[in-house]
Amino acid sequence: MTRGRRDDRLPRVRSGTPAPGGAAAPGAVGAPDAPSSPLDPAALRDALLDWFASNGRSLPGRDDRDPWHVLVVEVMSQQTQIDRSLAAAATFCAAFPTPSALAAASPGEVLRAWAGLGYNRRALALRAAARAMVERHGGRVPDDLASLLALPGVGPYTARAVAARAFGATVMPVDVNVRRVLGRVLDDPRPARVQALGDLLARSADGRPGAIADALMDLAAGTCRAREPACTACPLSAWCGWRASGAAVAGRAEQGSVPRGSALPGSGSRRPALRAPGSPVSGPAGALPFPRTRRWLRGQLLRELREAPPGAWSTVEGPRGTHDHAAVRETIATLAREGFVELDEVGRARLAED
DNA sequence: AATACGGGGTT
DNA sequence: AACCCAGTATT
Repeated sequence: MTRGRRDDRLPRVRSGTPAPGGAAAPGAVGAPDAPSSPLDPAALRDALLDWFASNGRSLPGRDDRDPWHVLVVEVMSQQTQIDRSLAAAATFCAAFPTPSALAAASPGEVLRAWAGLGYNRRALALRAAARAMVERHGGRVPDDLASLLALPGVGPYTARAVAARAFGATVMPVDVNVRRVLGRVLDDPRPARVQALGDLLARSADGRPGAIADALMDLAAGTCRAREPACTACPLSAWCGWRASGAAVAGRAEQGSVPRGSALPGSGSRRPALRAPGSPVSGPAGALPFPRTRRWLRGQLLRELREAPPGAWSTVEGPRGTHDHAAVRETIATLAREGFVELDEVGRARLAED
């Protein structure tokens, strides 16, 4: 791994944190450690939706509630910016308007439609999910969490996103944004806590849990940013335990109280690299330059095969960049094993046709 | 708990 | 050039 470094994990913080409902006494004037408002879900929801009405981003396609469209957007948006996902999903769904249409397509066709999005295994997983929906759900996107979770490529986030956005289920899709905002409100990033508050908000959402999710995500994108959050502009500041704790103002203060890698710290959370100044970027213990990684090679080979005429066999001979012939053949074999590629008798390759 | 998995956009 | 991104599956 050389590129995506530092997915911020959420190590346990301290053990004794207040429950959501009891975070603070109403109007706790003399308590600098407590939010100035108790954590009433309905009040928090109203603040969120009011803010969203005038400050939410306008993202074409976001309000589409069609289950298939929602599923495609959510799978694409895994580790991919939402505006790009929405645009790509529109094109993709024009080519594959239903789960059945995608289920009937070859891996190669799907991979070509996926071009530019990265994480290509998501494309194969989505196709596999489409096949499962044809097989088990009459060609429809299932509407319950358990069935959604059973689909390939659908995890805790995506399952809840589809359930909430397409079917109005009162569950919160917790992504990096929701985790940050609600983790700060609670001053506690533990996933179970964040999920519980999220679900509480979803249940108070009066049939539109997706709107709450959108509000939280837009808030995270522009105001409750990872670094230097604009707390003075935040509709939730009255409820925010993290801000009340002083961490937001103190910035890098209390480094010891904030877990390494936590998504919670705001300004001042940047840490200098451990690497000594002047030492090579890729020392013995350092990351490889990206073009030297297997990841890069996979991307190159997949791009070559995607750009070849559909159905045509390609002779794939090394080297590619710093990767020798053996590495190239090994990677092609891996891609074949994983279902991206098929090989003929003489070792030529093409994107899989079935 | 760690690691693999992409590619494009932003700063 | 580093950092970020509506995560998931596998080890």
